Parts: sequence; C-alpha cells; structure tokens
Amino acid sequence: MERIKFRRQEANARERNRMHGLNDALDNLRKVVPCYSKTQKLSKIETLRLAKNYIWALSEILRIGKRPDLLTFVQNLCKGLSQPTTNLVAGCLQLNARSFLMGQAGEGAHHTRSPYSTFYPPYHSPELGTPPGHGTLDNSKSMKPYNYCSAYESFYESTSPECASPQFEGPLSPPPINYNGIFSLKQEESLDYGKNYNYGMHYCAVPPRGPLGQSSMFRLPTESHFPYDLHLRSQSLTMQDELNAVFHN
DNA sequence: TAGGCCATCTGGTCCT
DNA sequence: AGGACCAGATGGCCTA
Repeated sequence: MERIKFRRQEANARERNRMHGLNDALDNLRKVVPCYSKTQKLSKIETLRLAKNYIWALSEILRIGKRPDLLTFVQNLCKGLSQPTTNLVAGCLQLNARSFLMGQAGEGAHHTRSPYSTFYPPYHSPELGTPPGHGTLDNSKSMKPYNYCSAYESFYESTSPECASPQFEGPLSPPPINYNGIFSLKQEESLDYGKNYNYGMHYCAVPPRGPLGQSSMFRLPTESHFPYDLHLRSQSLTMQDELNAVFHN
C-alpha cells in the first residue's frame, strides 16, 4: 500500500510538471499572437483559436500577395472567438489607432490613405518598404523573405515578442469602432465553436469624450488638449465612409 | 448564483 | 515495469 501510494504521488508530480510545461508553451504562444497582455490573459482555448486565425490570416496575405482591408483582417482574426476576446482584440487595435493618430499629428503630416491602413502587416513596414502598385506585391522584385518581427512591428507598432513583447496592459476596452451606436461584426458559423459562443457582437456606444465628437471612432483622454481636431475629424470621417460601405450594404 | 476557467488528482491506455 | 499521454472528476476562484 505504501508503495502504491508513493507511486501515485510520483505520477501526480509528473503530471503536474507535464501540465506546467504545457502551460508554459501556451504562455509562449500567447506572446506571439495578437493582443498579448500580462494582465488580461487569453484563456487556453481562445489562445489556440486566435493563433489558428492569426496563422491563417498571415498565410492568406502571403498567398494572395496583397494586404486585406482592416475589417477583413480583424474578422479573420476574430472568427470563432468569444465576445470578450474579440473585445480584447478590438481594444488592442484601439490603442494602436490612438498612437497612430498622435504620431501623425505630431509630424503634422498629411496623408491620403485611411488612418487604419497602418495596421496592416507587413508590406509597408520600414524594413520591407511599400511595394509598388498601392499595396500589391511585385513578387519578382520586392518580395523579401517574410520577416516575422517586421510584420509584427508593423501591425502592432511594437516589436515582436521574439524581440520584446507588445503589451496591452489596460482593462478591457470598448472596441475602436462605434458606428451609429452599434458595432456589429458578422461572424461566420463554425462547426467547431458554434455551440459555445454567440457570434453576434453588439457593442454599446461609448459616450463621446475628448475633441472628436459623437461620430468619432477614436477616443482620446479627456485631459488631452489635442490640437488637431479638424484633421482627425476628416480622418475619422474617411474611415466611416469606408465602414459605411461594409456595414450599410 | 450560475457558468467559465483553471489546477490537480486519478485511472486507463500506449509505448519503450 | 515505468513513464508519457489522455480524459473524466472535482473543487476553487472569478465574474456577470
């Protein structure tokens, strides 16, 4: 009996170590998928789903050879994910949107492209350069070996986890897109996850804060005396026009 | 309070 | 025989 008990304890210890190893591997995976956060960890199942979607989305970019629009990319990332995880992904993008705007404003730059175009991997990263043909790849000339770090940096405006992990430390934020009070991403039905999650996502409008007014998708801190109201408003409207085509079709 | 997530224990199965 | 792997059971913690 003593021997059986001892062997059971040994087996339990090995099983614990094995599960710890599995969890360590999952933690490493969390660091290389979008929206890594030490404070708001993705669950195991959501980590795997997001990783699968992320791999698939990046593979599609490589296969097609041109960047998708942001909504398509986000939709692909969020397929089958729970609403909280989708909110987290959206929250990450919101932070990037804000930093993007601040950066643009700081430079006083004018640009014609949509503000959210900076989120796309990897074709306009400084390392890879912008390919000719407005985002389409000329494989014979400019296609470089896919650089994971560059793609990650381009998309998240930070270094990749292999270099230094981007972090989204804040609490769950509302999604970046508040459109007429409701933001809805239509998700495809999935046999894998269909039983577990409600795919429809309905985000409540966030009371307007800061200088951007009711229709703005970008929320800035109220204490921010942001001097580029008109410029941002036009950017915001440009994006709204693009969103209009999607959500009001 | 219900449901989701997690860690741990446990017994079964497979492999070396 | 012993270790790795797996899945079910259980209880704790947290949140809506």
